Formats: sequence, C-alpha cells, structure tokens
Amino acid sequence: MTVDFVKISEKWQKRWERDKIFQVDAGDLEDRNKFFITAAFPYLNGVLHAGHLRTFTIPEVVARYQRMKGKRVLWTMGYHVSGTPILGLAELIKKRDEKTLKAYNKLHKIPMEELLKLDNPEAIVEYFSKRATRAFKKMGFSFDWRRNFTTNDETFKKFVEWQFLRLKERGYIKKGSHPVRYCPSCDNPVEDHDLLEGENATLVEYIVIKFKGKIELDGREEECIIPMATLRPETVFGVVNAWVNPEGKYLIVKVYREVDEEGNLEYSGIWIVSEEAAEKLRNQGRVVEVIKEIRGEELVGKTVINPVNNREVPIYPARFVDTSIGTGFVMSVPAHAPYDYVALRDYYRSIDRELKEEDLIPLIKLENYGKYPAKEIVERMDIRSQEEREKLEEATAKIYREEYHKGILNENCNRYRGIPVREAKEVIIKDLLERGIGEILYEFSEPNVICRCGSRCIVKLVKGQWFITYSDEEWKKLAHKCVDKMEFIPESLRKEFHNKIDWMKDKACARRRGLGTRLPFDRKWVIESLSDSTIYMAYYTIGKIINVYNIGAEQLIPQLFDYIFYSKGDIEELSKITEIPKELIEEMRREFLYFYPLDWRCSAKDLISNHLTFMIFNHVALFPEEFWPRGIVVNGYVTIEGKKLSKSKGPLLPMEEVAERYGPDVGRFYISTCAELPHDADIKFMEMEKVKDNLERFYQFAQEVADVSPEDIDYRDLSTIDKWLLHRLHKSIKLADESYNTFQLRKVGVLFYQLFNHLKWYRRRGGDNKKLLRLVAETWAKILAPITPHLSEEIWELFGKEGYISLETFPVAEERYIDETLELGEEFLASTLEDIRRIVEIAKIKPKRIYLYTADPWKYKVLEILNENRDKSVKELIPIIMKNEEFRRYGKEVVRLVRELMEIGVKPVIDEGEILKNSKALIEREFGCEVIINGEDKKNKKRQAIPYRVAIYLE
RNA sequence: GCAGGGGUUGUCGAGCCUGGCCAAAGACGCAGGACUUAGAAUCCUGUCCCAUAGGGGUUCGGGGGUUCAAAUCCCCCCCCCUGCACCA
Repeated sequence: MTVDFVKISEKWQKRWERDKIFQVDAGDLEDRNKFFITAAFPYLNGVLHAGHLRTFTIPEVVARYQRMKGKRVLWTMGYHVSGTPILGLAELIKKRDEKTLKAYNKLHKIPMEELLKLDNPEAIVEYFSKRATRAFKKMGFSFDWRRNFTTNDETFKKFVEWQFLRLKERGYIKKGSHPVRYCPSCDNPVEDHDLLEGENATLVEYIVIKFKGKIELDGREEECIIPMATLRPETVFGVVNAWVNPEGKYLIVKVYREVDEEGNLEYSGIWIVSEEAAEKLRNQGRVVEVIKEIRGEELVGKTVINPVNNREVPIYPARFVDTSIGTGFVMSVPAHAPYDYVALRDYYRSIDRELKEEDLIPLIKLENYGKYPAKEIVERMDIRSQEEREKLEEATAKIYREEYHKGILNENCNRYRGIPVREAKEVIIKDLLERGIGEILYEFSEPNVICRCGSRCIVKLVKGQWFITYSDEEWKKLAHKCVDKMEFIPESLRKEFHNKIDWMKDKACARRRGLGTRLPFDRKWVIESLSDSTIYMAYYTIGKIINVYNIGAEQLIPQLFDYIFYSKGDIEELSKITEIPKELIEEMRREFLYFYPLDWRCSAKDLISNHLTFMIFNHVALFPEEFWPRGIVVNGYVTIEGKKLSKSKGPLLPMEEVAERYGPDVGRFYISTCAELPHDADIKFMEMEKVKDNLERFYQFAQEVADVSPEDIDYRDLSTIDKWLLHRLHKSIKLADESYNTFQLRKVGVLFYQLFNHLKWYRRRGGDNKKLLRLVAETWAKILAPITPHLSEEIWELFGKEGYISLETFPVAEERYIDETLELGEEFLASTLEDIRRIVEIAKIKPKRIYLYTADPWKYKVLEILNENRDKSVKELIPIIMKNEEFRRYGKEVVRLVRELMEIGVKPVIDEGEILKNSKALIEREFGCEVIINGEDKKNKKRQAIPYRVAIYLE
C-alpha cells in the first residue's frame, strides 16, 4: 500500500484554512488558560530550509499539543528582513553575479525568470515572504496568520520606534565611539562575509604603557614618550630593558587625543612610535603630527623610565620586534618572557657580557618553577637563539598560560603583591588607564585581515555611534534575575545565559545602511537588525488588530503603545488623536494582557549569545516583571547527510521540497524525532523514507480496525494480554504527555516505534480484541496528531468522527489501567522463551518435550523480603533473612539465591505458574513440541529454578 | 585563551543527574529463516569474542581513584563541536 501523504495534507490544509481553526483571540482575563509560544523568526534572504524546519517544527508540535490540552494557544510567525544582507543580495542579482544566480536558482529552487526580477530589496522581501508563507502552509503549520508581519512594515517600525524612545528615556541608549574592522579603501566597516582572509581574527586590546624618555629635537633635549604595547601589562614591574627594531622606521610625533564627541583634542605629548603605529593611532581617535623620522638604531643605548616604578632601563636592539605590531617598542621582561630572555642573552653575548640571574627582575611566583620561569623553560627546551621562533612561541604560550592561571604577583609588584595574575591583570589595566600612564590600542589577532577588495583592513574607532548600554550593571542584575526565574531546556542554558549576561558589553545599535527602522531621535541612523527584534513577541499580540483593521503607521503613536503595554494615558484622548476606535485600543490592550508573558521562546543554538540574550535584556528594561519571558528552548543544528547547510553552497533542502517530496507529516515526524533536542540532527534521506513506511503501517493498522466500534470495552472481560496492551497504551499516553511537556519529541517517536513492537507481541500472544485495537489506533492517532496532523485527521475521518482531531482533547492516562505486574509477567514469559531458544541452539537439540519448573515457594518468600528491604545491601540482607528458622536450613543456598536475585533485579513476586499455564500453547506452538509445567522433576533440574528464571529441561 | 556542549557497541543514537535487572533501548544497516510465482511489505531470529544446557570473557575517548559493585560518582589528560559580537 502506498499512501499519498501530499494529497491527504492538501485536503486538510484547505479545510483548516476554510474553518479558520487556528485563529485565536484573547479569552477571559480572569481565567488565563493560555499558552504563548514563539520561535525566532527567519531572516528572509533565501527560502526556508531544513534548519528552519527543525527549529519551527518543535514549537509547532508543542503548540498543537497544548491546543489539545485545552489551552488557548498563540502561535504565529513574523519575517525578519532588516539589515544589509537583503540589500547585498539585491545588488548581486542586479549585477547578475553568476555565483549568486546559480545558488538561488539551483539551491533555493527559484526559476531564473523570477530570480532576475529580484534586483531590489522590496521585491526580495515580497518574494521570500510569499515563499515562506507557502512553505509553512504546505508543512501544515498551525499559525494564526492574521498576526504575520515583516520587520520592514511601517506599522512594525512604529513599534520599534516606541521601543527605542523608551529605552533612551530609561538611559539605556547612549552615544560613543567603538573600534570596528574597517577597510580604508572602501571607506566602510567590513562585515564577516566581506572578508577575503582573516575571518577568525578577533580584536585584541593592547595596553600601551607610556615609558618616559628624552629625545633631541632642534638641538634641545625634549621630554618624550616611548610607548610599549603589551598584552601582559602586569609584567611591567619586571621590565629590565626595552626593545627596538634597529632597522625599523620610527616617527617622532606630536599626539593629540580626542576627548569628546565634538572632536575636542587634548595634547598628549611627543611620542616616538613606528610608522605603522602612527597610522593606527590616527585611526583610533588620535591626531598625529609628524615631526621627524628616525631609524630604530638611533635609539639603541638610550634609556627610558618605567612609569610604574621610575626605574631607568636601557633600550636594546632586537630583530624579533615587528614594527607593524603594537607601537614598535616592546618592554622586556626576561624573567617571565622567553623571547625577552633569549634576545637579552643574545644581545649580551654580542657585547661580551653574560646574562646573570641578578639581571632579571622576577615578579610572578609560579609553582613547579623557580624564580625565573622564562630562563628555566628556555634552558629546558634548549632554545639557542631568538631565531628559533617555533620553540619560542611554544615556550611563551606555555609560560603565559601557567602564569596566568597559577601565578601570583610577588613583592616586586608593590601594592599588587600576593594577588593571582588572573585577578591582578584587570585591576592593573584599570589603574594604568586611570593614572594616565596607559592607553588602549586595538589590533587584530591575526596579521592578515583582507577585505574583499583586496586591501588590508584596519581597526578604526568610529565616532558618534549609538549604543545600547548592555554593560550597565543594574540592567545586568535585572537580566540575571529574569534568568533565575525562567525555565530552560536544556537546563544547562541557565548557566550559559548568566555567563553571557556578565560578558555583555555595550552594543552598537545603529548603522548607516540596511533595511529597518530609523532611530526616532537621530534619523540618519537605521536601527541595527538584531536590535529591532528583541520584543516583537509583544507585537504578535496586537498585530492582529493592526492587520485586520488596517490601522495605519501614522496612527501608531508612542502614547498608544504606552497605553497598550503600560496602561498609561487617557483612552478617550488617544482614540481622538489616533482615530482608532476605543474598542480596538481596548482589544489590543486585552490581547497583550491576556497572552503576555511569553511562555516559551524557541531557537537554534546560534542565537544564544545575541538574540536570546538581547530579548531578556530588553524585556527586563521595558516591561514589569510579570511580563518577563518564562522559558527558552534551544535546539541543535541540522546537517544533511553529514554536511553543514549553506545558503550559497548547499546542501540546503528547502522546506517546500520536503513537503512535496515526502509529505509534510513525514517531514515533521522525521525532523522532530531524528535527534534529541539539544543535539545536532543529521538528515538522512533513507531514514526519512523509513519514517514514511512506518507512518504507512500505522495508517494501514488504522484501516484494519476502521469498521469496529471501540465502545463498551469491559475491563473484566479482557484477557491478560488485552490488559497488558491497555496497560501499555496508558503508559504510552503518560510518557507522551511528559515528553511533549518537556519538548522531548524524540521520545514520542520512540514510543511510536514501541507501539509496533507491542502490537507484534500482542498478536504473537494470541491477542485479537478488535475493539481494543481500535481504541489503540484512535488513541495513537491523537497522540501523534501534534506531529502528524494530516494523517491523524484522515484517520479521524476514517473512524467516522465529527470535527477536527486537531481540536480534540489529548488522551488522558488512567492509572487504573496501569499495572506494572502485567509488564513483568510478559517480560518473564519473553525471557523464558529466549532461554529455551538459547538452549535449543547451543545444545543443538530438537526437543520432543520441554519441562519447565518454577522455583520452590521459599525462594519467592526470600524475594518478598528483598522487596521489603530495597535500600539494604547484600551484607545487611543475609542476617535479616537468616533470622527466620525456615530459611536457615537452606544454608549457603540462601546466600547464592540472594546474589542471583540481586543480579536479575529485585522485582515484585508474580504468579509465574499461572503465566506459564496461560501461555503453554504459545510455547508449544513456537517450539513445535509438548510443554510440561512443573511436572516430573527430570535430572533434578527443578532446584535450579529461582524467581523470574524457570528451570528448563529439554528432552 | 575564556565560556558552553560532546566523545557509548557497523551507523545514528538512548543510558550518565538518581551507581547494581547494562553486552548496554530504539531506529537504520547487514545476515539467516518464514510467507510469496517473484519482488516489495510483513513476521521470526541473529548482529563484540568464545561456548554441544540458559555459561564465560573483553567493552562505553585515555589514565587514576571511590565502592562489595561504575558507561554512570571524583581527579587528571587527550580529542571534537559551538560562541567570543555589532553580523544575520
């Protein structure tokens, strides 16, 4: 039999839409039996794919489940189109970029003639919105479509404007400057995907320590600053000399620092820096005037004064100094930096001096090392000269790591003595900056960061940038509080969110280009795309009214949102100003009050450190505690046959294709059960085919029992195996219920497969109660309905039921049918069968008669005692049993029995004789011979029997 | 480097929190058998190694420890994945 899943799904999708069964409105505010679940909406620069399918199917299934649990479920979807990628895509299509056209034609399955029309952002937004909607509908998503929107809708933008006005009012928006990756030739910040090379480079913060020196200018000796850039500012206490590259080009410059947004300058003195460093300073908020150019060697032999301890140290030459890194000067800490140690030793040798321990200044105590860790490791690794770069890198990394984690500053570090390095570092940086002897200089962690245009990127400090002040400590406290109160699946996320909140810095929230909302208080800027999507779940609640009644953007003034979200203001007046009828304003307010807060937010892993964290921050900033989000669910990624998804290179697997090729139910079942929630799911097409087979089997099973009535099953009339099946059914309901509640959809899948095994066993045991089987089919159609709604509806109709199964009540597990001893009995029987089979095989006997013996009664009594003392150990149990005279005469046999029973597991005593008698025919059938239960004791076998393991003799 | 997750038997993947019924669920794959004109489907059986009576041996990244008992608890190490932002 083949089932046309696509045809079935189309039939039901049409009916659902016709009857609007998934539209939902706010109910009684006094009885908020609601469930509000959302997923992070998709960014529409392509079609929806397998990754979306997974992330959205999870809440979709749970939404359907909760609907069947009688909740008023708000579940819908918006589309994200803000930012630059859609702009970029439009440009590429306009340019007829071959790679892009190919990818969108082949992978996104867009016909070429359609594709060529998508040469402007508006067309792209429209096209992909339509495609996304079509894909969702084909997969049977149960959205309330009236609430759908895109982030480029004028009405939505009004909502975002309100958000930013209120954030600013609360002091969470400020202006400042920040470092960005920048291309000097494109004169623009460079995004990740615009990089040719250096995607992994990060921004690192060097601390520039301003050593004081003297330089001759126009015949006069002038005070100057020779800045040392370092990543280990804590080692400044151990500086014994400075390094300069003798062949390097250096500049004597006057430095002015920008001190405010207006560009006011503050004179910072005469500096000597490498030519490259001068350029960096220019890009990073300083004005640099060149006085004179010199070569590094001119500085060799001069001295500088360490600003932290006023120690005067000489400048020596070193070839390892790279003038393009830092300032072109390096402070030398030979006690703790292998490079410095080796270079200093080399230099001393060149002037016929020997480097002695007294020449070094140790500043970090480190266990397993002496006073001079750098010296030790250099000697241990036998590093001969500063040319042995690889070894030196290794030594440096090792020392750095160990010192950072285990080192403690010593008495040379004056007031920082006794503080572990990892703690001291931050404090020292702060102090250096505050005292004006340190400044920050940004660098890339890798030398080559190349823009798509071929130029080398620089770090540029952008001025006048708008920030959201996520670094705000008070704000963070609120966010932490929210996290403490929330639920997370998996639970480990809680810790991760706490970490992320701690680590949050201010975020630039506006850009010069891209789709989206303009900052209401500075219209030159467009709100950055991650920042306009942090509280849009609230918009879902009111979007219905806006869409249905065609409310215009100009009507959505900030005061209106204040009224809806805060109950602030006068409704009469608002209604007059906005020209929105009072009732509609009230309805918006009620929708919000009814559905908020959000019960669950679902997303894939990638949004943890940005979107999901921002969502928490923005909610706690803008809404009272009762409206903070209640839970977050995060799922793993999707791969296809082991390969990562890629919108440009494939594989991609559009959602629509899944619906068309396999049918939505197959796709939904597979994607929600193929991996545990937090794990990555690997789509294998062969397995998807198998899912199809299994769903067909289920449908077939349903058809077999379609003509039976499940009414009036009398429990008392049921056979043991019937009762067992009923027990299994109710246990499955119970487990499915728990699984749905905790988003463990894979478990529902496993239960479904178990159903087949149960049915197999039921039939093998001679079970054939049609009414009962019909009940099983009906119940399972409901259990599966959230996952395979179309098939379930089809079966529901087949069973002659009125209405939609999607709106039915989820089955309720009834404890009175759950009886674990039934299960134990069947397990006992199965293991008995298996034991017989094994003996037959190993002994290579074709038995004529099978003798089965259950254990002697006293053994069951022992088992009972074990059951009563489950918490006791073997040692404790023996004396308890031996207290009884009856057992004492069995002596050592008791001890052996206890050990054996512990091995099998302590289970309740069941009537094994009865079970065997009951299934005698089955055993005889399976082995084709006579079975004798507890008959004549052949070969003294009977005494081998223990509870749950019969003695067997084959003849 | 920091943070989070992970390493299980042919594959995928449970189990680990709450130690013992764990040679370790389930699915898939593979093999044998039944049914069938044949195939598909279905059903039965097997799938770490050894074994002519239900047994024994070696396994859960590596090493060490706790315990009568460890895939499960503790310590150390190795390896893999993800994030570290202004980008969706």
